[in-house]
Amino acid sequence: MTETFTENAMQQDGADGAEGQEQPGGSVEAGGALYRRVAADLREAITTGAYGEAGRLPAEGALAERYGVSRGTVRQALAVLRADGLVTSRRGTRRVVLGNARVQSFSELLSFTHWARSMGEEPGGRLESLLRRPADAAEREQLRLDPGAEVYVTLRLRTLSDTPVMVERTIYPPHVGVLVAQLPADVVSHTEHLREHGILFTDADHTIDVVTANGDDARLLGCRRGAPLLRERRRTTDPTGRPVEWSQDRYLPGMVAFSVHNSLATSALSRHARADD
Amino acid sequence: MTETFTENAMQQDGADGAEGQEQPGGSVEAGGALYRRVAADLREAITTGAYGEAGRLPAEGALAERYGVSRGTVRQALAVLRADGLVTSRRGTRRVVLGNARVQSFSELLSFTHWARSMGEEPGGRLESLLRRPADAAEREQLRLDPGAEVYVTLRLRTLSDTPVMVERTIYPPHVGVLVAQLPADVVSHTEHLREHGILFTDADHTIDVVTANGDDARLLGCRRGAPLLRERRRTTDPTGRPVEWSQDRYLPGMVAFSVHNSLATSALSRHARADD
DNA sequence: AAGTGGTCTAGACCACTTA
DNA sequence: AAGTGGTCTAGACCACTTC
Repeated sequence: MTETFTENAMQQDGADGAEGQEQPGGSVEAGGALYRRVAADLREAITTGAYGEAGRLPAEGALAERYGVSRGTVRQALAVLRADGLVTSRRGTRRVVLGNARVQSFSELLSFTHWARSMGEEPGGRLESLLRRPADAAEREQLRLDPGAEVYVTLRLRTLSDTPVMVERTIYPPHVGVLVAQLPADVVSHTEHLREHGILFTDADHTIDVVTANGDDARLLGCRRGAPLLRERRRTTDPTGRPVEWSQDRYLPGMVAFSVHNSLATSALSRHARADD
Repeated sequence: MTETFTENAMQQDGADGAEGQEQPGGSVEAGGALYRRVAADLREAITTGAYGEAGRLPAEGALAERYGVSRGTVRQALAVLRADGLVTSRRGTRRVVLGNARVQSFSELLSFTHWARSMGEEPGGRLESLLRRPADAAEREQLRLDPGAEVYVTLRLRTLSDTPVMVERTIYPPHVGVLVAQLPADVVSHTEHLREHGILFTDADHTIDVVTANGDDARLLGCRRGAPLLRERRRTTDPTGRPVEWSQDRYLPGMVAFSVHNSLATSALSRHARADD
């Protein structure tokens, strides 16, 4: 194994038709693109320890020959692994295995339900309130709405195996909100339901800090008012760049942690002063 | 402007010699590489609003012609901006401006001193303790040390304009620790000093969660014992993949927030259950 | 001196969006 | 049907690391 692809011929790739919608980068690791299949194969080899703890990868040229692809395609595959923090890359020497990546797809990150299930936990949720009201200035800016536009506001409690974990407040723009408002109250995953209705999530900006529980938080999570909570705020946009949600999740301490990989080449993380509210 | 480069001829790039060490991706945005200069120019144009709030960028081919480079180079430049969350990218339509990126270099993120100065604040620090002792199992694994190896442990208070902000506990492997131990106690930036001694930081894994202040934290930060703190743990490696520090920063609430951009194409962020200690 | 990754080019075809 | 970004190829030269 890892000498060639486990199940694919790779040379001929004409017949690619019967694949459903196949979100690129979605749940299935082995995307249709050649470089994604190479990346998936290399990831498998690395995480199973085929190159050792801090071992060196074969040269790009050698990998190109092994997989029967051009060097450019190999480099595209390796760029994926580098961004995930799996391997280093520097001029002059072969790539070195950095660590065993935390594989977590974009959709797992946005959907509490999807994330919970990927861990083998049973996700639950209860819609506490849903209302429609005029957007304030901050909401109009975040969701890029015109003055006078309305937003849909939801408050939901999220549980893992019936244990309260997080309170989620989400602001939806009208075109998304109307879909949310139609949902039965017992639908577990809003995100997945929206996707079925053509609302796609492709980009998100996250901000993480600490806040204290207000009355609602305390009541729902079963903590004291004023108790510390880990907060993740997130603005998500669709493929056209249009904002589709502005959400604020508040986790009980000790239930979750957020991880980021970062390098000279790719730095998506930043630290800000004075968390504005 | 933005039609061609502001100060560079771009076609001839033979003489590139008198540039110092020039860390790639370091403080200077316009790196020596062609695609970095294109990226810097496009970033400038986007953040100054040349393409509007949610405007569309020119086609890749048009940009290639404008800058006098190949389409591949333009795509390399655009990949940088996409990773920063500045623009979208989907097949079939032109790229769309997503937002005004939070530009923060890798070195600003790792160095409290560098970060503070980039905000115009006056960073301060006080070394509370420095000791050498045998590494425990967790430390050996994180820093990839052999059994019996020793580590250097520092405890430092960090201030902005003399206001306590953060307590930093760092574990250094021997080859870095000996350098830290030689430093005068009043050196402001360990990170910058280490860089001058040939210790380079190129990759980091960050984990963010909430903890409660212990006795030392409370005394140094002036908060109550048990008060919530925002914690960032970080393992940093050098270009060869060797760990150079394992650090744990604890911030007073409200002083900082961490931000990450994320997309279907590039996802460096993940959420974990049960923050292990 | 040899090997390796970083950068750049030129051209090709395809999948998708929009009109 | 036209335009656009996504993917892939083949080849070239360079900067850097290692021996």
